[in-house]
Amino acid sequence: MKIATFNINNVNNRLPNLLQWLEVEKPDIVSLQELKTEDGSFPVKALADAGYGAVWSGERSWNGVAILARGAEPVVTRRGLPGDDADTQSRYIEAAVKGFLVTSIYLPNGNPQPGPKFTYKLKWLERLILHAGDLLASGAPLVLAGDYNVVPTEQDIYVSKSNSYAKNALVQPESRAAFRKLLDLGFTDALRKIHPSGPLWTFWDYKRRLWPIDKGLRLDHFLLSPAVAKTLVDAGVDRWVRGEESASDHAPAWIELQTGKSRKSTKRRSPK
DNA sequence: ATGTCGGCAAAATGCCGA
Repeated sequence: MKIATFNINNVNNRLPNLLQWLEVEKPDIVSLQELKTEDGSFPVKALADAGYGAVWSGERSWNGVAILARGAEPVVTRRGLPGDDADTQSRYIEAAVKGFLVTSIYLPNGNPQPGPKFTYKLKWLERLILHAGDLLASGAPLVLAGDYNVVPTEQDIYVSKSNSYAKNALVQPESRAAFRKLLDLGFTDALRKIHPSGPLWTFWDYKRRLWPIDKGLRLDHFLLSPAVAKTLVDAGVDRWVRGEESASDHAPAWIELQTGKSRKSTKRRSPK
């Protein structure tokens, strides 16, 4: 069972990139962020033709989240993060799919920092901590996937002398503390579980032309509830996607979970 | 300090968000 999260940065402009990646990597479940399209313009037919059912929450021009499932239709369990009825931005969708409760999270960027956008980000993180706690208490098998817009630790950002990210909302101690608090509820950071140290970039800034020199950040994360974490067998980043023509500034991150089905296939190894 | 991109309103340029 391969589950991926991908900030597509405009699902219609980058539909060819998305379809090519789905065709090559064939993830079973996909969490998408930054659709940048209204509900009516979501490419539901193109995705169905590619073999994927979808649920989504769109928004004009900005934000927007979706969950895709290969050969299945996700069942929406929640749209929008609870805790603020005045928050109308499409940044959260949650669905039951293939035996998991999966999210697509597009956490607020929070820049410029300090300012109202950073305040909104921190409040959003607090709301997420509360809701994630409720989800854990429910006992559901959780895969909290998305673009968290948080660089969890210093090893999750490239080393630079100028330190041009010093004031950025993505690396602030408050952002990191909230992410830590989320993990401390009992979640496993899947990518770091598999790759405990070293670069694991999922984002390379257009601005500083950081892709060609491979200076990136780790912003896209999977938080797994304990029972799901026990089934984690592999994780990685589909870096090749970032090098394509008209690429998003993010690459897809993915996890592989051992299910009954895949256990059988791994047992079918040839003898030594 | 800047960079790149794209969307948007409202004019083909500048502002804003990431």
